[in-house]
Amino acid sequence: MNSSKRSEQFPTADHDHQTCVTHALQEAEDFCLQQGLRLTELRHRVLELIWANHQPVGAYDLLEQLTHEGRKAAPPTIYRSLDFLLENGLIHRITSLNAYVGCNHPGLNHAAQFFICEACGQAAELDDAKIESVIARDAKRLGFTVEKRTVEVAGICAHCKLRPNP
Amino acid sequence: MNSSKRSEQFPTADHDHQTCVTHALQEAEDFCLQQGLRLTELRHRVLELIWANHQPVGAYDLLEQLTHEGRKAAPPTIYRSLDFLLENGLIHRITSLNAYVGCNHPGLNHAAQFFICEACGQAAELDDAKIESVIARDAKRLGFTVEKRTVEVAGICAHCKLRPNP
DNA sequence: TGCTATATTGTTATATTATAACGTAACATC
DNA sequence: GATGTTACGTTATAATATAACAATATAGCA
Ligand SMILES: [Zn+2]
Ligand SMILES: [Zn+2]
Ligand SMILES: [Zn+2]
Ligand SMILES: [Zn+2]
Repeated sequence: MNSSKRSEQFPTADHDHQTCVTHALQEAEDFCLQQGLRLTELRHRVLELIWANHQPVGAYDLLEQLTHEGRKAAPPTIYRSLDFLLENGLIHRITSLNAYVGCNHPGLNHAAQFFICEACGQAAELDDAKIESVIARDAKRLGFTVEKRTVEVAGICAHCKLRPNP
Repeated sequence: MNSSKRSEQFPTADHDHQTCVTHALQEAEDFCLQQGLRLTELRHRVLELIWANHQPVGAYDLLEQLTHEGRKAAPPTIYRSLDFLLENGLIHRITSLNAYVGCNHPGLNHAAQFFICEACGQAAELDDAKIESVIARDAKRLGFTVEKRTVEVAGICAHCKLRPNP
């Protein structure tokens, strides 16, 4: 399985789920070590849960998963970890879903675009330079300084078009 | 003042605010008459408030403005009107702000992009066909059927770059 | 006109997402 | 080990949005 290729499309139902998670966690550990960031046990576990869900997942869903495994956790517990992971580019927030998803290219300070399937809940992360350049051109015309981009496309993925009820 | 031109950029501080509102309301009334839609007094007033605010405004802000003018209103009051206005393309929802703004091209079923100033709160609505076509191309490559697009760019507008404290 | 179906609004309660405030524990550095 | 800093625990609350049902207004028709 080619992970970097997979990241540019919707995952198939038969792909090796656990390998994705393991790989992402390993990348995060390496990245944090390199950057001198403290990927504490809690942050590590939250990131692992996000990847294990394997699709955008809400903060309170994560919170419930934490408490179900015996950990004392309240909303700030989860939001602090999410903030850390967001700030350091290990996850993305999907604004239109109020949900969080693992980043496929951690470390790079990149602008991502998301294609979100309304049937199966999966999201594909793209990094299309063309979209960026068109936005940059519009911004230039407006005299606008870009800080943050949100590009989220909702619809139906190829797998779900074939399979009416995923 | 050329309204259709204004809509493609950030409004200047000295433009005729009231004319914007009046014009937008007139357009909405015409549109609803044409379409057989009931722009009730409440819906009309909510749309007027949105335009009068002249920048993306939250549901509870609108609710407070309604109650301050003596009307009995609860959250559903405002959300129902917002739903009506959204469904019929008279306003847009800015996902990244949880806020609502008048549409500059009501009637057209168009995909809008928003450039949002983090300093003054103003938002410019664009309808850039290039962005649409790039998204469409990506979608085609993914085999993805697009239902809804969210393109929101946050940053600093040209006016605020000149004037540090608006 | 009055009757009836439908659409709209009122009202109360609650769900969902996120943050404030403050105390405690862990960690790092000296 | 003392001290400053970072992370976490805990309680309360803010901000956004919807569910459910009752009352009212409107539209279309008898
Ligand atoms: Zn990413
Ligand atoms: Zn799908
Ligand atoms: Zn519009
Ligand atoms: Zn501005």
